[in-house]
Amino acid sequence: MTVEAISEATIQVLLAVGLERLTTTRVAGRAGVSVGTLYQYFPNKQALLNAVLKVHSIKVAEAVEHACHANRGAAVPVLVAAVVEAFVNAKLERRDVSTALYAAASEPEGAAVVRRLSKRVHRALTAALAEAAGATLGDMEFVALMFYSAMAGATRAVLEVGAPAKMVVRLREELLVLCQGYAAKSLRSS
Amino acid sequence: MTVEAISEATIQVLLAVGLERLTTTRVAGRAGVSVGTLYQYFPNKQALLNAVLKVHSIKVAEAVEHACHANRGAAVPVLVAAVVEAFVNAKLERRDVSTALYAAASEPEGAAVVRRLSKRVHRALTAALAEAAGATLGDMEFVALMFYSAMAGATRAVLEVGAPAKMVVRLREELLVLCQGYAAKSLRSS
Amino acid sequence: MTVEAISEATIQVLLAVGLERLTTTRVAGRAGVSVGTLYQYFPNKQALLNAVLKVHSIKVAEAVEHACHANRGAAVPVLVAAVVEAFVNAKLERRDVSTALYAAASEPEGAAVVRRLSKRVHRALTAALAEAAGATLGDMEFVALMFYSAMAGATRAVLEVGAPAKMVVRLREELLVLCQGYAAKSLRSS
Amino acid sequence: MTVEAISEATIQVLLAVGLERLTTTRVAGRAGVSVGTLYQYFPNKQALLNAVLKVHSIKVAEAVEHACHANRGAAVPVLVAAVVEAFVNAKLERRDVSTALYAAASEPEGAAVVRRLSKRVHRALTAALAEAAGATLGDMEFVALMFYSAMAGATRAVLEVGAPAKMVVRLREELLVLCQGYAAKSLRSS
DNA sequence: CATGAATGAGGTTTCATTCAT
DNA sequence: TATGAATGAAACCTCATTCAT
Repeated sequence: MTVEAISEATIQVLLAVGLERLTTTRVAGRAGVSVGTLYQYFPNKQALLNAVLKVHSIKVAEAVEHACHANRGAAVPVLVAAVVEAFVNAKLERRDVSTALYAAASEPEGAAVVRRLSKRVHRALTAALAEAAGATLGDMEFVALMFYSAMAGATRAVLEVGAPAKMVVRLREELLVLCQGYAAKSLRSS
Repeated sequence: MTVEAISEATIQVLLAVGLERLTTTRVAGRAGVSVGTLYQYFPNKQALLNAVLKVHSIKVAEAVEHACHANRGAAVPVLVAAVVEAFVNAKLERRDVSTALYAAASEPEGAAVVRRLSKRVHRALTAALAEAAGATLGDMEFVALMFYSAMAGATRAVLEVGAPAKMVVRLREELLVLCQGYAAKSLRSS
Repeated sequence: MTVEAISEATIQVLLAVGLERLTTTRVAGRAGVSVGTLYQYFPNKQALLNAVLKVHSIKVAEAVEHACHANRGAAVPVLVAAVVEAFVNAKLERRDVSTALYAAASEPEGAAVVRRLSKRVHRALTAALAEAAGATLGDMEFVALMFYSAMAGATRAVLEVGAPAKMVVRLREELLVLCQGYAAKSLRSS
Repeated sequence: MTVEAISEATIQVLLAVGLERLTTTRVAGRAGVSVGTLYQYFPNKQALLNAVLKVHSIKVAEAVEHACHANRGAAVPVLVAAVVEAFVNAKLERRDVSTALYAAASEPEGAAVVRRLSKRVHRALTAALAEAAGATLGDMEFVALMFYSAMAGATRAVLEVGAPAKMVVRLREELLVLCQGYAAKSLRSS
């Protein structure tokens, strides 16, 4: 419960003042506890950021993994649609969190957390593409990387621009066009 | 000349120890000058980082702008190919610089610098797409954003993963597939 | 019983991590109780250390006092031998405790505890020397101080060096030579 | 020069408030500089204490070593007298420093510093005793240890008691009696 | 112009102690 | 009586920035 409050406060502070000016005192204050309490649950500042980032990353990773599992053997466009849908939903469910954490993910340790979770997504995606109906064999690994990073990159750009709700609707549509188009072309030609 | 040495040192330090542990003294040391000298050329640390980031971002922006200008009125796939080529070349010319600066770009001020330059690219891209042969009218702005951010996102993912040279060759090819496919579909259907 | 466990834990922690890193929580943990319980038996950390130190110092003081009393009127060499024997036995009975407490004795309050007990020893020793058979009168106080502190100093040096059992046997013998020699010479000449 | 001021301030603070309450800020303040300056010359608090302790210990060690060298081949009582004289002089030259540093020497790192220097003294003393005129062979190492630690222990006791000048005069005399007596007896009987 | 010692605000972290359960 | 989460003062240490030389 206290942990939850501190995690939430971390997001709030991240959004309010940015990573550079996030201090443990500030986070504790916003969470309504003392610094000491914060340190009873997180060994240090870095660990706090990593934990928050990890929770979020896991949610996204699991959403995508679930979409992959649920669409094993489906046609490529169906799979791609499901993944895009799952990814965008996971990212948008708490748009503030997603936006705030881009900063935390840019530091070495944070990047490592993201990398670890990305690997999971990557594996799931590679496997799913390989088993999809109508997919010729190819360098599935690289295709999956391109697919995922293009999707993530475009989403990030839209979120960071502070796009209005309307734009977010278009994001889904365009992401579908982008990813389905790529998957179709790439899996045919390799 | 001194400015150049300091800028270069900034990149080196960024790569060696990361943004969090980059200090003005360390940068000055690596550049072979004293801190005092650094402060004679840059008013503060932030300005130093911004300057370095700006120089790099301008190079990328100008490369893309130039590709747009040089292909005014060309067919969409031709334009897209030129832009992808220009972007990847600009990013890879100094791969270390590109990689190092992702961190600097994640702070508020750095993000602002990037945003400003991205706007330029965005405008050029939007205009070029609008004038391209065979392009139906549509929400060119959004298409340009998706196109650019997917391309940048995928490139970033490949660079940050520390990809081998071989992978980088594939990046170009796949980026072409990705972007041309998207442009074709998106501009037809809108 | 709980007090005993906590006292013992204090020694263990002192030996394991040193005074600087001894914390009440750690002591409580090692004792198998909670911090709260510790504070029910000792008003604060200082008091805990003082108490442990005091118990040990009293043991040593009483051993020496007892040797003095038991040898009232004996010849000086006999008295000295008894005191040395008593002192070394008391210190070695729990060598770990003796070693651990040197640190606690170096802080102001700990030093005061030791000083107080040393006074007792000092008084007993001075009196015993004055009443010993064959002792000319002299500055018994100072002689007692030299005697005791040389003995204690040498013992400390041997203990802190982590000496092997063999060395400890020699300690007794040499201490006897040292102290008897000093007493003989000093009490004759003064 | 600044280093000197900081070292001196360390002694002062040690004497004024004790090791436990010695803080880097307090030391810097007393030295008339800012904390930052202190940290420009000493990497951390521990290093500061170690450095001060080391300087003092080296002085004492060198004094004793010098006495040993200057009396190679002399008779045992002469050697012993020279060593006692040198040791007491070195310790008393700055009585405040000697007294203050007992605390610093009780922490693990400080103890290590002292141990290292004590080894030097110990070696010099062992060698000198072995070469002294009229010394039968024996366990010189252990004799040297007893000699040195009894001398150091008694001196410490006198200093810590805050003895008046008069007492200090007696210290020299009694130390001579103590050490010469021990050396004579011990080297004859082994 | 260059230097680098000095500054000191401010951040991270620890830990003795309390008190509601 | 026992517990242990919460507290927050205070310690250590860093580093952007200045300025006398």
